Amino acid sequence: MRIGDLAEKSGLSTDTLRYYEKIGLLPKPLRDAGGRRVYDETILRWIDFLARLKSTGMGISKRQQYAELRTKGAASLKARRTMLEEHRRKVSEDMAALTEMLTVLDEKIDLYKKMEAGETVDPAFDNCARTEHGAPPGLKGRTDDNRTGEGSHADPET
Amino acid sequence: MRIGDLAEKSGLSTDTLRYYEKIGLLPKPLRDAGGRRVYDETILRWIDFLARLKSTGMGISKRQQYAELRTKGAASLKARRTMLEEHRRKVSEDMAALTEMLTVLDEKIDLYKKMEAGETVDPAFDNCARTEHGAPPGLKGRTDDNRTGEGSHADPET
DNA sequence: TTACAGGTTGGAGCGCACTCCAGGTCAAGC
DNA sequence: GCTTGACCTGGAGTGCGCTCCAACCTGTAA
Repeated sequence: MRIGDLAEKSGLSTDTLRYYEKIGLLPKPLRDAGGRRVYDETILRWIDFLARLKSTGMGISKRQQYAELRTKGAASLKARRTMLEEHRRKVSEDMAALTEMLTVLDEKIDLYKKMEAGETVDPAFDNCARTEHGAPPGLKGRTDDNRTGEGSHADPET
Repeated sequence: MRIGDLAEKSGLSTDTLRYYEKIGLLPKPLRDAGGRRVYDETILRWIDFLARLKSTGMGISKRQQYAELRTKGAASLKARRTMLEEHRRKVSEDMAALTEMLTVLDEKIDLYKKMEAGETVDPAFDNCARTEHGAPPGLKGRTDDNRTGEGSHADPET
């Protein structure tokens, strides 16, 4: 398997594959007689896991760290597990934030629908600044000023 | 409220606040006699929502788009709602990916624990490359070569 | 044998999202 | 009056994560 094939199978560009190799995310592959990289199918498993780490918010430097540990074989099992456990915590925190955002969006979309329908909506119901449980401190539900008629009155982003 | 106070309350740096203003994420605030920015508390609601959009994966250019719509008042309600609905889809997709990653991590962490305990584990149970439902096509569970004794045999990342 | 697709290297360039800095202004307190 | 600290502007610099490029090499097929 040459780099072009791997690019196709992995979804990464050849440039990216070489870049990942350069920064140590991918192990240096064997070369054929002409000096071209030759890959084993198994590299796809690793690339896939790397992609998953990336898409769930692990940056390059952490992935580099993990990749370096990986090259050390069984001696690094514990260290790798620790990194994975840490990442697990991060992922589950991110999920909580996303869950909350879904609620915020749903409420906001609903508010917009009502406003589009011409209903007068109390801006106190606007959720754009709410924190985990209710509105942040120091903010009143109503803005009270600039309620000078159509246009800005009851805008969900005021 | 001056920019320093807002920085403290919002958690953004004064540089970032000015930067956000420059690129249109934040409306141009009033100035005092000395030319210094003066903010209304209500800006915090907007900053908070922007932060939420950002932390749930909306990039600057989309946020700029949204912010620009916001300046157009009621006329842009529908367009804004459309953007929010689109973002909602993205967020819920991201959540699905995170959920899946949690499973992958849990299985992998478990595998590591077993290996640390010295158990011989069949690499077929390794999940690092699995797709939505099972292992990707074209990959055997076992690698078969380089099983030359301790160290690389049954490594979860081979 | 010559065209051509696909590979090699090193290094430059880019878009995002800030972050920092120089050199200046302004207002309050001593 | 003078210092101090917060603020101002424009612009340069940074780190991440690629992406592109020039110049060259290799193997195959017409």
